[in-house]
Amino acid sequence: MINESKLGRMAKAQEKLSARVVEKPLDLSAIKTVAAVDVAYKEDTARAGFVLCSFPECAVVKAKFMEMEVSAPYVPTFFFLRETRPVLLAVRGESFDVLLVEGHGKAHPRGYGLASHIGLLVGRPTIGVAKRPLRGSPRNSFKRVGKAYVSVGHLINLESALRIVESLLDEGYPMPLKLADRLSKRGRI
DNA sequence: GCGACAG
DNA sequence: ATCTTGTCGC
Repeated sequence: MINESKLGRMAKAQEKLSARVVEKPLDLSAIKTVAAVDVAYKEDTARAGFVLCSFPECAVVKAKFMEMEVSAPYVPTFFFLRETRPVLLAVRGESFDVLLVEGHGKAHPRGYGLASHIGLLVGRPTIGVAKRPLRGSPRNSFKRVGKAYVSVGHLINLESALRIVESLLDEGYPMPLKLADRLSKRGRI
C-alpha cells in the first residue's frame, strides 16, 4: 500500500539520504566500461534491461534482462519506489565503472532521485539521465545534453557526468540507455 | 476541488 | 511507462 503517511516518511528518507550523496570528479581516462539500466512494463510485470558497454567505443559487452512483478505505482518525485527493485535485480553482481540510470539523480525537489538511490545502494558511480526535467528541481542541478537532462547520481560531479554522456550520444541520447530501453521493451537489442 | 508532475 | 494513426509543425 502507498498512502500519504508513507509518502511523508519516504520524503523524509530522501531528504536524509541526499546528504550521503558524494559529488566528486571521475577520471574519464580510467573508465573502461559504462553500464545502463531501464525498465519497461507490461501489465503487472516489470522488465529491467541491463547493458554493459566498453568506453568510449561503446561496444556491447553484455546484455540481459530480468523480470518481476510490479511492486509500486508511479508517483511523481517518488519514482524510486517503483523502480529500485527492478533496477537492483538487474544490476546486482555486475561490474562497471559508471552506471547510467533512466531517471533523475540530484535534479529532484529533495535532491534525491532514482539514480542517486541506486548509486548509494550499489556503492558505484551513477549518472541520472531523463527525457524531461522534473518540476521543482534546482535549475543548477542538471544540464541538458542533446535531448537528455543529465544530473549527478552518486560518486561523480556534473562536469564529469556531462563529459561521459556527451561522448556516448547517438541521435541525442546516450547509446547505452537506448539499448537498455530497447532491451527492456522488446526483450532483445 | 483543479492542475502539475522523472518513468 | 503505456495505449496508438495520422498528422501539424519545425
